[in-house]
Amino acid sequence: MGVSLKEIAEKSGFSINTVSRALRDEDDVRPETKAVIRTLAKELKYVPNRVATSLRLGATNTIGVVSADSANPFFAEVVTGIEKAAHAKNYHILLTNSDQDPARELESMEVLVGRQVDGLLLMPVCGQGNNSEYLKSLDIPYILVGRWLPGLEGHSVLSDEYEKAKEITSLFVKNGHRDILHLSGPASVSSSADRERGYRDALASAGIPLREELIVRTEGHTEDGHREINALIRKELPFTAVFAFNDLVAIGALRALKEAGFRVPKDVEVIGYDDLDFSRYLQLGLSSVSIPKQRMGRESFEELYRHIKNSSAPYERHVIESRVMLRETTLLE
Amino acid sequence: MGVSLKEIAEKSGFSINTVSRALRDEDDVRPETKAVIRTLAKELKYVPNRVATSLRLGATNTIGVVSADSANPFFAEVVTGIEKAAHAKNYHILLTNSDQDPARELESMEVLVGRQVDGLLLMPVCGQGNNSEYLKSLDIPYILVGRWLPGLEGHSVLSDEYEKAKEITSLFVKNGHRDILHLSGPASVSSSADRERGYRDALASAGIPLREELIVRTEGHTEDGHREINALIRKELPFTAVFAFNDLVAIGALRALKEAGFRVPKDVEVIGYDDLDFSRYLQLGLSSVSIPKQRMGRESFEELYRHIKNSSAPYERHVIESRVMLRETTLLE
DNA sequence: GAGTACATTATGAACGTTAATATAGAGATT
DNA sequence: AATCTCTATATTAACGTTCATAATGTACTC
Repeated sequence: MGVSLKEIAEKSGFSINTVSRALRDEDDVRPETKAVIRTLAKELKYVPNRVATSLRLGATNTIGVVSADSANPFFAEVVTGIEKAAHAKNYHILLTNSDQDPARELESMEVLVGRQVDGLLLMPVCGQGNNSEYLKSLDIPYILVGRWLPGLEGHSVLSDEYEKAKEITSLFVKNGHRDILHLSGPASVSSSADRERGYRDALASAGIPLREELIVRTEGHTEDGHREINALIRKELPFTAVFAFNDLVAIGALRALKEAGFRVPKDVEVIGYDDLDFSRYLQLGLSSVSIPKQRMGRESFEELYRHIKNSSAPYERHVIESRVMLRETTLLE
Repeated sequence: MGVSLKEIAEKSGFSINTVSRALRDEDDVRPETKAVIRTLAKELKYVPNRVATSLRLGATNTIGVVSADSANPFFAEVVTGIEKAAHAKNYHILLTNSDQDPARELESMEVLVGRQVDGLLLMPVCGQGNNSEYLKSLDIPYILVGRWLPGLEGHSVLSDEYEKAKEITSLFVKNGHRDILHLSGPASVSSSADRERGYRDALASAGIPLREELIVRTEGHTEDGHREINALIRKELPFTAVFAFNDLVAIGALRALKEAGFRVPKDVEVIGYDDLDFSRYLQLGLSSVSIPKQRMGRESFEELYRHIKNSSAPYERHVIESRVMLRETTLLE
């Protein structure tokens, strides 16, 4: 191993304790002593062993992050926001991915707990096989980022997805659309459910009968949007508007529409969700719902931090407002 | 804290050591004893404290990752590849961001070293103020991912950027282009330098005089591409082809070209770099150079792992072959 | 029936840090 | 001169593991 307090103690003639206190700048060490010790520490290139500190203090200054898929630009932004906020408070993140698999999610959490993280930030899988029971059994704080789980509503930092999904669907309706396609997201993700619910309720309140064949499930990837639109066009299922689960799916959909000769937004209007950084720069600026992604990451960390510092702090649901961004893939106003 | 070996030892009547050995399934513990201890451990919901293990063993099974910017889809993919490979070997990653700032990069490395990571994976800033001296002083292994530093060439896992940059520039030349714009990347990144060098050398070998005003620096963001193309158009600087540092910049460039009424690829051809997942799905499929991003992350980890397990293993530069993907934003063949 | 081999378990120390407590010495107070 | 206070430093123990070594007991050998 490297240089330890012990070595500095031996070389300086002071005790380990004095060295420790000197380096941490505690005030009952003589300035002259501090100077000697610090100089020596620098000479020896001493680096405090934070593993030992963690063991001793029972706190690691580390949080565990269980991302659904950190390759997805949406989560990448959220995780970056988390990292920045954590950094500012001298915390660090252990990053894992669940790939939307509840078993991997559980495994991740168990490993992170074994590594004594001070708290957990996760984008959990919901639906059957969800890990809410395990979460409830934890004795470290945890926050669900951009998602929620039944029974743990207070633990979430969310955006107003249901409302915005309903709003954009209603906008389509108001503009005369009746055959509105919803390219829905993964089944086990609360965002999918919320966005889909917004879609359904918007149609219901407009008195438009819901057609299940106009709700098509995707995994949230670009290729899914492309494939599903192709399939629908082949089936000659008519639709005049598309509400995609996210921007990636929307991009795939736009591509398929173009390949099939549809003009956007004249023949078909398309709206995405998440508003990725580059979405506004696409050839047709993509209409979308803008979620402040880094902010969501930051606020999630800050909420977690609050609970780390005060374990009796009550949990309460946070909602971050998102914004509908209408651009060139829609004619809406 | 939670349940410890000590508690299981007291409750079972065996010594801490026997409990430890039983739970690690060492072979000199009687099967009956193991059964008793395991049952008890499960009942008490014992979770081994990996911080203590790390301290004792002098290995954390953790690697530090210093990403340039994990919000960038390119790095997000690379980091995801790293995480997957690490996971497979029971390693975990502490993720930090340098934002291309050498000071933050150094700070990150120092913190990670203090946290006793078993190795370091980083996308370092090069140029002046680079941290190669610090790296050389480390006594843990480290690999530079997708970038290189002078004097540490052997530590890199790279793609063949110079060659591909030269190749695509040459393709432009062969197709009759003379005014080829290069939207270069950040100054302190070796990829920028390599790609730019490829561009310069391609022109040189074609005997086309280099015009410095056709090399425009960007930070690698979409908005940079957009802004710089706008500026050039306003300056009425003519160009017929654009080689962008990456796909994000290319997307911004394409947008600006479209806004100014240029038709791509007829009036101006555009090629990006990195080949992001969705690039082929853009309205105009983006020509680009495809780097196997997750694979680069994986191979970087595996190379690091090799050095963790064998500290005397020699370092040798790895090059991953990339592929030129010609799509609809170019007329090249 | 003493000695040996072996299987099983226990003891003690160590990893590097920090906190609680103890000690030594100087100066002030009576 | 004895006591008290205060400052500066030292000692000890602890966090939870794992390893090296010691100890115990049983079975087998001659």
